[in-house]
Amino acid sequence: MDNGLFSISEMASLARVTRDTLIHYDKIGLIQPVLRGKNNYRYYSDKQLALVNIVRTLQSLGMSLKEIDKIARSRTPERILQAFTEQTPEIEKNIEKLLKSHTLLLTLRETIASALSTDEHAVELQQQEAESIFLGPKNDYSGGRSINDALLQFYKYCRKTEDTIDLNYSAWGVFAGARIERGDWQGPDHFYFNNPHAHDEKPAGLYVTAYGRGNYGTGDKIYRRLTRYINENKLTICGPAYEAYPLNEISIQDPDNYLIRVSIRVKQK
Amino acid sequence: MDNGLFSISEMASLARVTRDTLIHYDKIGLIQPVLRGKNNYRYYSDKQLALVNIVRTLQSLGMSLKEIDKIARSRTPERILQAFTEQTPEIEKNIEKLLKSHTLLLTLRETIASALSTDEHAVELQQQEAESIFLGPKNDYSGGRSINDALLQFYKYCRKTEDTIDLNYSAWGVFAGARIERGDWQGPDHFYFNNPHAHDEKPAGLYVTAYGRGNYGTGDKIYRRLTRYINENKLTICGPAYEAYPLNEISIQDPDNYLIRVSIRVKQK
DNA sequence: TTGCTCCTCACGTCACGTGAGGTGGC
DNA sequence: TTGCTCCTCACGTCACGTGAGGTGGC
Repeated sequence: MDNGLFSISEMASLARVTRDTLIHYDKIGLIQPVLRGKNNYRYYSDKQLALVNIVRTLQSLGMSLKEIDKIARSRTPERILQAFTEQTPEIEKNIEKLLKSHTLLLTLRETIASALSTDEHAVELQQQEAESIFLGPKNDYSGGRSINDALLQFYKYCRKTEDTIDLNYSAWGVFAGARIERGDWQGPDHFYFNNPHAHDEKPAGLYVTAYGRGNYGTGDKIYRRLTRYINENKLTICGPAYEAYPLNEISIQDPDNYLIRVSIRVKQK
Repeated sequence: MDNGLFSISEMASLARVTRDTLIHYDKIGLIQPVLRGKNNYRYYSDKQLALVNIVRTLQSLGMSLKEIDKIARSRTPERILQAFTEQTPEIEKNIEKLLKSHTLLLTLRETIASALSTDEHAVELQQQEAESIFLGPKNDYSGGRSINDALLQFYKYCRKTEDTIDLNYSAWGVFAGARIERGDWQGPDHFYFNNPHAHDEKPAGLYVTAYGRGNYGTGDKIYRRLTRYINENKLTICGPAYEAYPLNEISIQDPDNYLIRVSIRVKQK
């Protein structure tokens, strides 16, 4: 329009929102056109374009239209300054969360991709780099407590610290090396998750690794294969065993078909 | 429960969602409890805890429950890998957007805060640092085109490049210095926004600055004050005038009460 | 009995989206 | 008349949230 006003579609296009959105804002009284034409057309001013933009920004920070409306109605520089200041930690939290989801996604992609390209029947002896892991407390099996009990304790432990940690479910349990030598691989000493933001560590070193298929806690065959390999190759266990599930409930439907990977830290005799 | 299953409230607490959310997921068939007790209680497994977590992650990336359900139902490592790979640019775009909203908020806060602490009646002569601005094309007033027409052109120009630029509405127009000397300050030569991500520049240098109150384009008095100050202090205009509105429709309701700030680049004679 | 957790069912809500049917200026 | 943009109104949708009224084990 030549008086500097925009039709609803012009406005929608300039503000990059839909017509319906503008009609909705009009209905709830948040942003009403400065003018209604004699044919009842809505006409918006350039100022309202700026308003639509901050409304959208505040919405993307999680504010409801009702809250935004309240602020907009009584806006003074002081109040806007206060509102914006209050919103700042909010947006920073959101950014944090998204960044963590991002690394989670990348980590899961890597885990699955590398699982898909491994030979599940081989036993590998290789130098591995250190990995950040989130390590649970020492599991308590006293008084007849089951693995399930321990797992629940682990989850509760996670929940406490989870505000800073986004979990990755491919990892599972750690066993002390001495237990593997005894052939005792029921009930891990700790549960753990691998997570680039966590502060514990799976140390760098020489590891033997083998794979198998099955549900959680059914890695017996793999441990036997590994023990045989270790003996045949004159190796000594010199650290814990890490039992992980690179293909688990996240990517596989049949629980008896998860991919199990066990790595035991060793050295040459 | 001792069989390793969680009640709905345990599950909700561990997964940091509400009971209602889990009931909703059950109803739509997305995550149904592995077991219903004889009293019809819902019981969830540890695997479903991991599922709730990725569902939440994918939701936060903008996927609908229907899409997530589709993926979850037919999940194989290959498909999950593909889905995650497809979601990665999505989340990166979201992060970009949030980061821009963040700087927008901070910039607006700074603009308002410094506007609140200025003496509106003073004329200031000071060295200013360079600022990133988003500069519109040369305005076209030929053939009787109005300021409104030019403004609309500017908005359209913004929209074209806006996918990378989040606008900040405190800035407004630029006038060539020669026009100020002629007393011609109607209709800026360019419109502009200040924006830390933009690629144009308001150069560093010596500026005289004065303030006033009024709607867009009503800064006449300020220009007269500035011209008088420049003459009285033996200064020469040696660059453009920047007309900005640090307190505008975003923080002020009455359009005739916006805070206008005009800065003109000068040098000592 | 009290307190606690669980259930279903119907309805509400928030921010729009989707037609269906109609208007008004070139 | 055709095409275009605009309108209202009713209803739908998505992801839950909110009671209301009832169950079942310590």
